[in-house]
Amino acid sequence: MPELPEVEHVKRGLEPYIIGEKIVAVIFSEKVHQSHSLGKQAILKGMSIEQFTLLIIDYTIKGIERRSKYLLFEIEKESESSFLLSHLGMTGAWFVIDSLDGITESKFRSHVHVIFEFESGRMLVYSDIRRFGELRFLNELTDHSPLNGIGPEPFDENAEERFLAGLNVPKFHRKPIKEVIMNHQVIAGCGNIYATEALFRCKVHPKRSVVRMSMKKKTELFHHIVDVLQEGIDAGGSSISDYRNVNGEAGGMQHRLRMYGRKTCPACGSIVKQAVIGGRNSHYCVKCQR
DNA sequence: TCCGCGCCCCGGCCGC
DNA sequence: TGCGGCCGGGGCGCG
Repeated sequence: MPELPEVEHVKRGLEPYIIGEKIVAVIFSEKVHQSHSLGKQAILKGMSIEQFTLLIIDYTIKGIERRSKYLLFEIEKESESSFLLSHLGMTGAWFVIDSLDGITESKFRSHVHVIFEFESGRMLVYSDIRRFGELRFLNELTDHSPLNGIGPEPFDENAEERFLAGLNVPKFHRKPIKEVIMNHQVIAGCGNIYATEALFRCKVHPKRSVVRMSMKKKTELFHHIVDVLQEGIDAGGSSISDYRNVNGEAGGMQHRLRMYGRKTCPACGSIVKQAVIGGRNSHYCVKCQR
């Protein structure tokens, strides 16, 4: 599942291959066409396939950024710049290849849904097994409200201060800490896996309410979140489920997770407890996390 | 107006 | 080996 480290890795992987490439055509899969003809919007959101297909031609990719779990392709045509927003959902993956045979794993090759053809002959390909991902053309980033409320990026200079201020918002006071740190308004990009790990490392029970945490503990937690996200980036992301980088490779972080998906606690050997917190399946050790 | 809940989108994969 | 049911990020509708 792509969270911040995985999306950051995709961004870094794509960057050297796509900057300066000009889009000459785009092709959507039969499944995307079917979905749109039924009045749904699988993958391509906010406009029709026909509209997008005409609009995107002749745009040149100028850059790529990550914001929380969103990828933002900066594109330009006739000195007018726009954006292509991508969210990987649970199983989205981008590839830059010369032919579809370049996608070596059949489960990704058989779920290719968008192909951008470049003037150079290369292709930028989006594959998404479960089609939970999102692709959206934006004239301005402010046009898309989910982007506007995103909290601090964990590696921003003022992130700690803003994170602590976020926890201080009254509506969060009585909520379980896990639910709050997974809220992108409080901190960007921390999903179920990394929230679980940060709380385990910080020895904090995921159901602990925010008001029952000391300032010291909140600060400590912030640093654990940053550290575990950084470790995820360094390890190339975690390939729980279907994450793959631009070269089709799995990451290594799944082997470094100490609590997510575990049956026993690596610190004390207790049986790991599972519970739904804020609507998400959660793992924790009742002995180590208080 | 805000909140919480259930539902929906999907296909891989688990367990019977 | 076959098949029904579960899982999950995030948006949406409803009460």
